Order: sequence, then C-alpha cells, then structure tokens
Amino acid sequence: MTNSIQFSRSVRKWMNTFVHRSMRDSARFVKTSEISMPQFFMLMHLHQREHCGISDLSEHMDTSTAAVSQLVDKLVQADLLLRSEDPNDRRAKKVELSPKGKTLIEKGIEERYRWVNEVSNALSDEEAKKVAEAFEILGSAMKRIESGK
Amino acid sequence: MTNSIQFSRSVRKWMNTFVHRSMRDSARFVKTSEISMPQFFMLMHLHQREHCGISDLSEHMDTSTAAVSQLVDKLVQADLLLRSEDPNDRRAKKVELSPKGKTLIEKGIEERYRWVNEVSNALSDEEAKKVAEAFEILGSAMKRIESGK
DNA sequence: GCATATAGTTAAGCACGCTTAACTAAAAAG
DNA sequence: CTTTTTAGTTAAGCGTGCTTAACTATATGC
Repeated sequence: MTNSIQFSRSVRKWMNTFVHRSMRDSARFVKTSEISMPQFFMLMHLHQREHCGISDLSEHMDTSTAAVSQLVDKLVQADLLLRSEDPNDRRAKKVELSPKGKTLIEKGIEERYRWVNEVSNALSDEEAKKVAEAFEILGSAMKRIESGK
Repeated sequence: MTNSIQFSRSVRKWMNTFVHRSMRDSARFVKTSEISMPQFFMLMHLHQREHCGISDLSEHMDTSTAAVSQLVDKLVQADLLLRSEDPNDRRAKKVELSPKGKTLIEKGIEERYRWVNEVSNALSDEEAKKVAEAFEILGSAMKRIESGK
C-alpha cells in the first residue's frame, strides 16, 4: 500500500511502451495475415478461453450477438474457427479455434515476442532470474484475485 | 542464454494475459469514448512521440498518407489533435495531441491500469519491491537495446 | 401444455476507414 | 530557371463491421 506509488512509477512506464509496441505489432500482424482487427481480437480471446458461446463472445467484445454471429461465420468459412452445437443446450453453439486458427494466432504471438526475446537477451543471468521471479509473483497474485472474486 | 527457456515460460504466460486484458480494456474505452480503434491507435502513438509528421504516422500505422490525412482531419475537427505547419519545411505538417486529446488518452491509460492496481494491491510489500526492481531492470535493458541500434 | 425467455441467425442499411488516382505546393537537383 | 522529388490533400469507390428488427428453434416456468 505505502510503496504503491514507487511501484506504479516503474511498472507503468514499462507497460506503456510494452502495450504500445504490442499494439503496433498486432496491427502489423493483422495486415500481413488475411484477417481484420476485430477478427484478430476474437481469435485471441478464443486462444485464451479454449471455447465459447456466441453470447460469451458478444459480452467480451461488447457488440451485439448479431455482429458476433456474422464475424464467426466469416472465420468459420476461412477455416480459422470451428462452430458446433452444444450437446447440453441445442440452442447454444460451441465456438473454438480450428487447428489452422490456432497456428495462425500462435504465430502472431510469437512475432509479438520477438521483441521480448531481444530484451531478454540483453539481460545478465542474474537479472533474468530476478525478472522471472517477479513474473511468477505477478502470476500468482493474478490467480489470487481471480479466485477471490 | 541458458535460462532463457525458464525465463520465457513465466514471462510469456503473464504477458499473454496482460496483452489480452489491455486489448479488451482498450476496446471498451474506445467504445465509451467517441473515437474509433484506428483513431485511438493514432492518439496513443502521439502520446508517446509528442509530435509527428503525416508520413511518420503513415509509416507507423502502415497505411497510406491519404488515409492518415483523412483520419487526422477528423481528429482535428473533434479537437483531439492540433495540426500546424512545420516552419523548417512548409510542405510538412506537425501533428500533436491537443489538451483535450491528451486528457482523453491519459484517462484511457488510467483505466487500463485499474487492473494493474488491483494486482499491485494483492502483493505484499516485499513482493512489490521485487516486482518494481524487475521492471527497472527491464526498463534499462530496453534503453540499452534502443541506443545500441 | 401453453406462454415466455433464451440462443443464435439473417437481412437491410449505415458509418467508417482504406485504397487509388489526380492534384497543389514547396523543396532539391541539375 | 527548369525539372524532379517530396509532403500532404481531396474525391470516388469499395469492403467491412456494426446496429436494428424480424425470425427460428430450443429451453424453462407456471
């Protein structure tokens, strides 16, 4: 609590540039691939969530279910998504990445991390260890928050 | 070098969720503001760069100068950008954030960090210190790379 | 079992950003 | 001084995603 100001300063500055870079890299990736920004956004979400219903996606993307339905349609036609019926509720659909979609999105992530690797290579062994530890801490803190909700 | 695998694992996992979240938060912010995603992208860039020419923006955004010119036009009309003549080269324009644009974008950044603050609050003092140190390390590594180019 | 709610689809219409192409104006090159 | 290059603007046309509204089909409540 008391050290949160000092904490913020160093964390924020780094994150600003990180987000800035990753936004730019994402935009570049989207342009070289045959997908649009909203499509990329959807694929990214499904890469994290494994599978989703249309309404879940609609909520996450903050658009109507109609819009999502149409977008999913295109991505299914492009063989980047799979859309199947939910056996428990036949109204609902289960949307997930196709193998092709998965490799595409992982390639995108890989590209985004080229820069992270550069930074990583600029670290001494000792520094890298400290950084790795910090991210472990952040990871478990994140879990605590999520489970606490 | 040898620890780069272990390094990657912890760093990447956290960054995936971080990027994922910041993408979602950015999208939300864009929707509540009266701007579009490309406009946000442009404003964000100018928040980092202070000022730019049209061609600079074109290169960064990977679009034609015509597109940039049109986009800038809208943002100037919305009073989010200022466009003035470069005194050294009267063909060129100097584009920068207006006060209104600056406060808007800073509000957006602030919102994105609400989650970071949550995580930060979930850390013990000792943990926070380690994390802050790690980001200092990353920050200086980043500088080394940039200056080395 | 009938009414209502929920999940998703389809179609029409609109706004937006992007591209190409033609253009103006200033700087650089010869 | 003339030619060419560079910086940016403008306009037409296109594709895309989004919204609203009407619709189908399954599930739930009384």
